[in-house]
Amino acid sequence: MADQLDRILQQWHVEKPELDVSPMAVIGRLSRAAMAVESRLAATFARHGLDAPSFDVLATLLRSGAPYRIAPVKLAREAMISTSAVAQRLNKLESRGLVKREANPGDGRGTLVALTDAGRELIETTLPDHLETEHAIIATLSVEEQANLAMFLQRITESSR
Amino acid sequence: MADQLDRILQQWHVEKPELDVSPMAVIGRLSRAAMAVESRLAATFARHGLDAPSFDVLATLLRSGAPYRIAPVKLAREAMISTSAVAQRLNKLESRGLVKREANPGDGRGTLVALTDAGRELIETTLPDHLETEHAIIATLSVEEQANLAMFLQRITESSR
DNA sequence: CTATAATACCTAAGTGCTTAGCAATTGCTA
DNA sequence: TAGCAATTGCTAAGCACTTAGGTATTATAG
Repeated sequence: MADQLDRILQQWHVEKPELDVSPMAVIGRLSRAAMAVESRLAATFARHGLDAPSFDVLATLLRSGAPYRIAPVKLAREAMISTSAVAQRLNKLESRGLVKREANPGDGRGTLVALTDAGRELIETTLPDHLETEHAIIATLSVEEQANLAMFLQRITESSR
Repeated sequence: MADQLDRILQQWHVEKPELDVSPMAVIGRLSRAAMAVESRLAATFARHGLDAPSFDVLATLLRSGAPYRIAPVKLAREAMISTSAVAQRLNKLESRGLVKREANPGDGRGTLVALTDAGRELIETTLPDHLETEHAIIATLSVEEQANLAMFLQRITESSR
């Protein structure tokens, strides 16, 4: 089952036989797998009128539990993006009425992002569909293989720092 | 070794105990691993005055072998991006003198992208450094684990279509 | 207590991607 | 062979991210 990566490795072998390009077999496939999964997930989000960044914010608020309020800076750390990117995500969500910015009683600098009823409803209905999509993607692996994959990815992440 | 994903899964378990969120353990870590690797690779590219998109084009030209000429539409298919994105990558590279656009003698519509001497030199010196970085990232896994990881990722990619 | 440093949040500008749409050429078909 | 469809490659506009930089508030050091 030769895939595109196999052909690329073969090309390198011909052109640069003295180089060890074996790391590309792993890292190239990592990048392609992430892209493929991302685009598959995007289709599910789109069916519910969402995109990945918006889903991410709403899901983070939901899993934080009642009263469904989080400081923007914490959203940035959770999503590993800049606080500026969070502000722009919130502008979009707030204009749709899915979240609301409130003053943070405990810190005059900050605000609290609150999930509105509409936002709560949307994420509650989107989430099961999203999980079904994710399940369909990884069902190609046994539970044990999934556990191994998760562990390998965790170690790769660690060693990339 | 609890990581961020473990904490996220725990939150879901508390807030939505009826949902099976186990797919997130794999797909969440896939996304994070790809991000971590990408940013590590970017540092190497930056040391050579490149970024990932530019490196990608130059490396594709190099591994295609002499005479180092490829049609833009083929670059798009290799990189899995739009032909529009290719045109923009080429604008940037051509303005730096790293590639050159030539008429395609076999097809009046198209052009051929040619690696210049400067482009050839730059990619030849960057590539070994890049491979060293990739090697350092995956050295945390045994050769057998790397093979398993690559296979798992290939299957995930397949089942995401 | 006051001055300075750190933090929180935002907008502005720049980057690279996407889709839409255009012009030119090539391929197919009736 | 004439005409329509597909292909190639480009720019324009929109999107989400980044860094830079500004303002306001809180924390800390002397």
